[in-house]
Amino acid sequence: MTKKKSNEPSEATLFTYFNEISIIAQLSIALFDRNLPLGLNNSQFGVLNWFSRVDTQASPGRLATAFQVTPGAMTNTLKKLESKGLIKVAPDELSGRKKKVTITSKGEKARKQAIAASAGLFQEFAENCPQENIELQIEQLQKVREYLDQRRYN
Amino acid sequence: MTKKKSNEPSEATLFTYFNEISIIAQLSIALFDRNLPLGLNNSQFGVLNWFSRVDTQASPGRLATAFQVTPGAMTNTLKKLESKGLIKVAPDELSGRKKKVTITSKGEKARKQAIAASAGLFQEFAENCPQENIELQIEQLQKVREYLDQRRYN
DNA sequence: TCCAAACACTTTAACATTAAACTATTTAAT
DNA sequence: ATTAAATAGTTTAATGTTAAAGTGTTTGGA
Repeated sequence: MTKKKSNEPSEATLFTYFNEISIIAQLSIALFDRNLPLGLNNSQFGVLNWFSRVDTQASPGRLATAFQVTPGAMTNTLKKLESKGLIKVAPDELSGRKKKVTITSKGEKARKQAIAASAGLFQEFAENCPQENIELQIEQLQKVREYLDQRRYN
Repeated sequence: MTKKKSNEPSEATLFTYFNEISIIAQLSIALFDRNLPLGLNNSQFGVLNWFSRVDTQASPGRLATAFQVTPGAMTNTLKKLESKGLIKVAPDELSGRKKKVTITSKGEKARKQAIAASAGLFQEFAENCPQENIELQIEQLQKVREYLDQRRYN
């Protein structure tokens, strides 16, 4: 039995909360996307960056799950990256169903270039829109993200 | 001349910040979208809801600007809504270039139905992912959103 | 008054994404 | 050992989006 707490935020408040988040996401992704070099889009950069944040190799399915897109979407993204020579897609020697995706040195260079290209944006933001307690904000956002993420699998 | 403050958040911190926001946006929109009734999608609901938040009528261009989509995208969204009888699109009597979009009573009913359909989601969130200071969080997010929004026009 | 530019909207082509069908491989129950 | 079910990935059709071209209207300067 769940019991209603008296000071839970109202539906309207939560609607506003998620609405603000969605608009920020849309604007910031658009900005970031426009600054990406080498014809990369946000999805493609995301995959390249994943290899420096999480692991040195992955199956297409693992990446699709990580980015919460359909397997078909990941197939498409990986094809684009492969055709640019930024990743290598090889058969998985342990399973004929899987594939093994790795980043190439060209891909690593592209990733660094992309990050360098957006450095100015972040600096500009830091200077013009100073945030109090950004670390705390991140912690709060992480809780929300983790909740929504685990909720998908219930 | 802008002067670098010592405790500005690092590029990496800001990257994380916007990344968390983007993931939350993606997950929450997907959730909300799936719960919308009447074959409405998020864009279509957004337009219906706009009429209750902002004004009782609008031109397609005003809506496109409000939602930060291209005019072509808004043409498409409005067509869908009109074919469902949820909005009325009429010529603007003051200008032959413009059109006047209004919500119909059927559209108003659909809007309420959509909100009712997602009430459970927000309640569930409130119960299972309690947030400290959500009002403060919203204020902080609004500052970021407003900054990014005005930045587009510089 | 005329007409070039600006404006409001629509259309088109390209592309990213999804859901669902499909192919091929692996697992596991009998 | 067989084989049905599960799994991994790809393909296809439909949809929503963008950028850019196109249509028609209005504005404003010569």
